[in-house]
Amino acid sequence: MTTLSANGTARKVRRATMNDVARLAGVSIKTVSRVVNDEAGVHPATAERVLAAIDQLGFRRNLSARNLRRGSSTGTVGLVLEDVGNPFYSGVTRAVEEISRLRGRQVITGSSDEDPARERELALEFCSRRVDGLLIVPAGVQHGYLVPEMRAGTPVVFLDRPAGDVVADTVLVDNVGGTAEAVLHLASFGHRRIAFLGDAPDIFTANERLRGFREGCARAGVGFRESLVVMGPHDEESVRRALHRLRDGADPATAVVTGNNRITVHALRALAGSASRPALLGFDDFELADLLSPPVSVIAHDASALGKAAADLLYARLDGDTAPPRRVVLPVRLVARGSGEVRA
Amino acid sequence: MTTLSANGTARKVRRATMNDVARLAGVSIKTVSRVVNDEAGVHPATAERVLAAIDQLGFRRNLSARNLRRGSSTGTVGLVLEDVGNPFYSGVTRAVEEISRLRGRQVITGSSDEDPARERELALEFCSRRVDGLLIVPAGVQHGYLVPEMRAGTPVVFLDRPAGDVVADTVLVDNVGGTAEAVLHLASFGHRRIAFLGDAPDIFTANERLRGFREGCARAGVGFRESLVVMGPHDEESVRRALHRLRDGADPATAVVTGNNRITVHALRALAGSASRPALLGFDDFELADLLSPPVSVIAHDASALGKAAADLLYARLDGDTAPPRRVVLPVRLVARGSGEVRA
DNA sequence: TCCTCGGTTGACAACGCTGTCCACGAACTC
DNA sequence: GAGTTCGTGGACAGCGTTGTCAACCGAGGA
Repeated sequence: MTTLSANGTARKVRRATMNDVARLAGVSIKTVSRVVNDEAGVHPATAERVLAAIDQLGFRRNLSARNLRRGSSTGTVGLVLEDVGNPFYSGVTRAVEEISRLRGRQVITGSSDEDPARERELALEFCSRRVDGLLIVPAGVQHGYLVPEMRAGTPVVFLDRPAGDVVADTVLVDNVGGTAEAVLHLASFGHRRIAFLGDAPDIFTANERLRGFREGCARAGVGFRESLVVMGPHDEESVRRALHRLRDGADPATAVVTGNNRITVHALRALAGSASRPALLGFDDFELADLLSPPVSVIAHDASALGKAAADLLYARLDGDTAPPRRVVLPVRLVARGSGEVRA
Repeated sequence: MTTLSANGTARKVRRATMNDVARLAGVSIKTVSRVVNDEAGVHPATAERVLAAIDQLGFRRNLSARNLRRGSSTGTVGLVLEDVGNPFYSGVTRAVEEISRLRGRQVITGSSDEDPARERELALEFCSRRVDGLLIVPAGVQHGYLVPEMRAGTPVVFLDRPAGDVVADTVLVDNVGGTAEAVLHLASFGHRRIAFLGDAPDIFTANERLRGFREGCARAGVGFRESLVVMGPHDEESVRRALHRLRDGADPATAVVTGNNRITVHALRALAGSASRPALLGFDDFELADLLSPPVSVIAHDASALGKAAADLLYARLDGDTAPPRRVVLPVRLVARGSGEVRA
């Protein structure tokens, strides 16, 4: 195996174009195009010469130019999410990538970090790149900026949260039903003072889950207590304080529903080593939940199912589906592992 | 807040071009270009008219055409990794995205799934898109296919594993040193029969870690026993079988080093509930390792540090750095949490 | 009055590629 | 032998944008 050096001599060389190849092979540029695109009607000997020239020059066709000329698909889709680094979203990304691969498309991703301005910036940047479609986990609630793009034929699918003010395909999970089920489950073990620890209420999912929590309390005949709801904490310290407050209040909670995987994990850290732990049931599943002690019960939903459903919707649009916008709600399931099955 | 409909009436409309804007605003196309690019020397009143037209038509400039014409950067970098869905790589992705954002570039990702052909396909596809640079977690060991690209001026940085047969910037973690340290650590607690459970040996990191394991055994004065090394298992069942074999053999291991986070997790599942657990020390940190019982000791290294280092190298090249290729080895650190600090 | 000059604007070519259309020679048919 | 077809190859335009260069206008100076 010989070691090839390339970087060492890497003064910037102009890339070979079809023209260069044509000149070297002694044919016209159109013939090169024919060879590169496997078009019929090129004499084998000619094709051979062209291929040799391509190889010698290290030619690789410029897809931008090709797509510009053909006015066709750029073969890319844009994915705007909250944070690629979050395991949940990286699962979504993987699923989108998977489906896109089957459709011969590349995925461009960007993280909005819950910043509506950043979301907009990313989405519009992707549009400037003429992505074939856009998958967005909304950070904001105003999406009017997408209307021109949608009108121009770029399909948009919203994931995990709905758009604020445009009608478009949307894939959600059953936030309300899942949280209500969590409450009913806890109540069935005798809990009457159940707390909810959720994300900031301006985040759609947080709000929906709160709604589900209320609904669950009502259906279980458990009084809904404002004092047992804390919305907003999202770092370890604030979660810890919230839990202390819930435990030490006049009306201490015997069970807690945590509103997403991050909060659940923070809560677990805060409770680690503590003697009297409340029953715990978290929204979102996470790796190793089954190996903790006690194993953590959760409302599980599938990141890759979410990504797949959204990508399927998008590609249906790209295939010409012109039905009215759909709203898909994916089911969740309660996974009882132990932490939520403690008697009050 | 009015609800805007867009999808419903989404028959495919041609996108507005600068020409359309120019016609509507009653100026030449070049003037539109000036406005769009914030060039000086346009009368405010004219600019106003142009902006109005842009707004009315929902015009957004076509970056492909722009880049083609300017022959400049496409504002993208390609990232080929093993699996975006793996939390480790999604951490890398996030870091790359972060740095790229500061440099005004978008990241295109693709998962190779350890398949060299797929890696090559992705990398070359990215080159056809004329990415400004390429970050690759190699799946294979042959990278000659990249030589023409590198010669054409596309910088390439390899992450996590080195390239097979080209000389290029590379960022690695200290696999050998870390694993050796793990062995020394276990030996310091009296262990003499230490096992190694690693990935398939044709994977660079697996092989390096095995090398570190040998080295650690030598330095600790612990005999290296072929029978205590198992390479290759990577699903839960095969890890379980390997552990059983190590425990029930003639020469049962009292301590195990696991070669990566997936294997560690499989091992934890396999050992869960088992009465006599060997001391365990895993390569790669993972979330919640501290909350398990016992908390899992690991050789930790930082996904985002890896991504950042690689991106920094890449952008240095894009800034014109022509120094000989560098090889950066990132340090690892042993995080003692309990599972590795059990006496033999 | 003529000329120059700065501020604005536009005509045109070209980036790398592909679709359209036409030319040319060889091998047919009648 | 003239006309026709087929196989092969090339000339040219144009995708949407920007760089170059020149034209135009009114103001100010000689």
